[in-house]
Amino acid sequence: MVERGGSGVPGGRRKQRVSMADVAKLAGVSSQTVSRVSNGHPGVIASTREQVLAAMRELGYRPNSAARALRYGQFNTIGVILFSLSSTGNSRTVEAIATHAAAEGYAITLIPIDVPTQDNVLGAFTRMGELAVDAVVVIMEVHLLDTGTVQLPPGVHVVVVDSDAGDRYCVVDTDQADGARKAVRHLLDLGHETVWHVTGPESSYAGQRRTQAWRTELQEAGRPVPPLLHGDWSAESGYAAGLALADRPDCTAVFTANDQMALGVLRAFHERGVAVPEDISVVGFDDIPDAAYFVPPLTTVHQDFAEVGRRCVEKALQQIRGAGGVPAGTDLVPTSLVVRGSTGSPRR
Amino acid sequence: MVERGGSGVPGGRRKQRVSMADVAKLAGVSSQTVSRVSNGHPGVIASTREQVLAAMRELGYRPNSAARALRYGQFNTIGVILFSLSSTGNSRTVEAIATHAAAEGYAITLIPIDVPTQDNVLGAFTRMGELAVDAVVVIMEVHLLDTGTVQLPPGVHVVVVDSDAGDRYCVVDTDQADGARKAVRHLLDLGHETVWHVTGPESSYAGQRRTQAWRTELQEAGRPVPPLLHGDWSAESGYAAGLALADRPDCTAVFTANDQMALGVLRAFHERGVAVPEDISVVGFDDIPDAAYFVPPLTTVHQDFAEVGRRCVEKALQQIRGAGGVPAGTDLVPTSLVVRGSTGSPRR
DNA sequence: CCACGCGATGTTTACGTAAACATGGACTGC
DNA sequence: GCAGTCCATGTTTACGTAAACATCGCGTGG
Repeated sequence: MVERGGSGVPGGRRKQRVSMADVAKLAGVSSQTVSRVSNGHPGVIASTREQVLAAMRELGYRPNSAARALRYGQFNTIGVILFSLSSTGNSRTVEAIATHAAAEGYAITLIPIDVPTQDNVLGAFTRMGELAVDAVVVIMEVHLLDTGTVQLPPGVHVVVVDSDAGDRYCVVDTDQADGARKAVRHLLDLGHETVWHVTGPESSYAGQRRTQAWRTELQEAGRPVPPLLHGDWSAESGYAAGLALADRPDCTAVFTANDQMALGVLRAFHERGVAVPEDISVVGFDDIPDAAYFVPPLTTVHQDFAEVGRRCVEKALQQIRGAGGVPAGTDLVPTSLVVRGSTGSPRR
Repeated sequence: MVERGGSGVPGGRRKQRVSMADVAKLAGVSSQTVSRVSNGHPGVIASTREQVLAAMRELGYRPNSAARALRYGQFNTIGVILFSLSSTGNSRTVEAIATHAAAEGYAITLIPIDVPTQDNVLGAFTRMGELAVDAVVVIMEVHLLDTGTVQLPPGVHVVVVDSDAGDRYCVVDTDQADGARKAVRHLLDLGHETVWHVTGPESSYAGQRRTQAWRTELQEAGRPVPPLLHGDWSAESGYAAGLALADRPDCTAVFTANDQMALGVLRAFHERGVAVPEDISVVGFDDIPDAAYFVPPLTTVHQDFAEVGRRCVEKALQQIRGAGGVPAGTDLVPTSLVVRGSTGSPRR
């Protein structure tokens, strides 16, 4: 008796997974019929279908996606390139991308770049080029990419987050400028003469835009523009900035470029005996879940990361499914200001 | 004249990507030679190699990974199934997995499950079964999986995080019990009579083990075991627990099952005028980056998520590369206690 | 009553790659 | 000087799937 799979040894190594041919043999039909059953195509009589399904069950058949991808010319997968999942924004955006992609039958492949050197980015893209991916979402400033000879793989569709490349790529992003303006306006409306600002790292385009909008809003209101305090998104950098600000009697309001830095600022103020919001008001950016439980609860600009992720998937699928026209342009997701306990009118 | 790929129109739609055959034709060699050059095999003379490389460059050739996967029978991809990326632990673990996988030439595919119903989990696994994946890392309690007829796809290697399934699967996890014991011991050593506890959600095995270790440690020390306060990882639930604890004069020390809930507790205490650590000491779990900037800085149990991720990849690759022996068992990553400002001796 | 049509199923082929085998020319050793 | 060898390269084939085309049998209308 010949044992299926050539496994003369019972329970021996079966390196090969079961294929349609195996199922077909067991069910006594052709592999094409198995294919039809597997894909739910019509034109298979009920009894035959049952037979095939039984054979599939018995053998534990699962379609080979590599063969499928080869046959169809696509992978049903979207790649995501990013620096870090550590930041709240990135991980929430990725999660939303994954969720919406899954709903459309797409999986997502993550390509992290630990150190943002040109080489690593290039490497990731080269690798990505060979990757089983129909489209790529890039969560980072693309000027890191196209300074030199680096080219996005020509055949792959691209959506970019956190970038000003709207002229060349399809960009989705939070409306950073609008959010920052709302923060500044809120503080000015409360009666503050001006607003100090703790920035994000210079490498972040999102950070740059928040800073720029902060400056513009102050200038348009005819207010003095205080010197920048440079941060790097971390609570630690916020803490350092907070210590510096606590010593300035002329500071009554601070806008930090994210919530974590706001946390550091709050702690510095607390240590120095600066009361928030009585002495100084603080506004953050992001609205991380914890922000409502800072001491005091943080007034901040809410970002809709889920919506950003959703639109990324939407654009990616448009490009994949659409004939080929690349809809470059920037799609901005609105923000909202969440007023909590860290802001108030200046004591004067 | 027959036009290849119908590319009679310059710049027209080229749905087909360039294949080895295209490169071969342009370079005037066979496709096998192109293959050899592409894979860096020896036995190709320099001049020929140059010619092929030039043709590749000209056509923008990139290997088709689907065909490769089909040929080789593997995908060089590891799947990751999880509920949520929102929790610090998960996203950091995933990041570590992605980084280490990348270093080994593997990409990772993310399968999120938005709502942890049996159906969704089953669906994810069914889908995963068809997915182009050589191994799967499951970041969740597996009892959600194998209660019913749900079976992990037999051909796919599995590593589980956050589970007690060490008898059946290959499990990697933080040594939760040890961490919790360290937290409790630290507080007892400071002179506290006993330690209260705010739990994680009951669905979390990690949470269960922390709670269990907390109870064991108290019992072994012959201390009374206070009633549990139930949380769900969120700062909000910690806040609620904190309000309850603030009213208990017999409470001098709290161990919260994560840092976010500790944040909520701290805020509740601050609101109620309870001084930390003078009136009540607080210890968290995770050591999120922000913990050092809480008010006061949080004493907490540090988890090495990066190491967890690294070991997941290691185990997965062992299974993929190893003949087939499945090394079931639990691999625990040690924790360390980080003492900051939120703990001190009881005032008495 | 036969041809035609249609529905169910089988057969061929192509997707892109790379191992295995084949070829053919140059060089070596005796 | 000729057989043996080895090296560079070409040819064949298989991986698993599914579209396109082929076949076969049965029912029906003219």
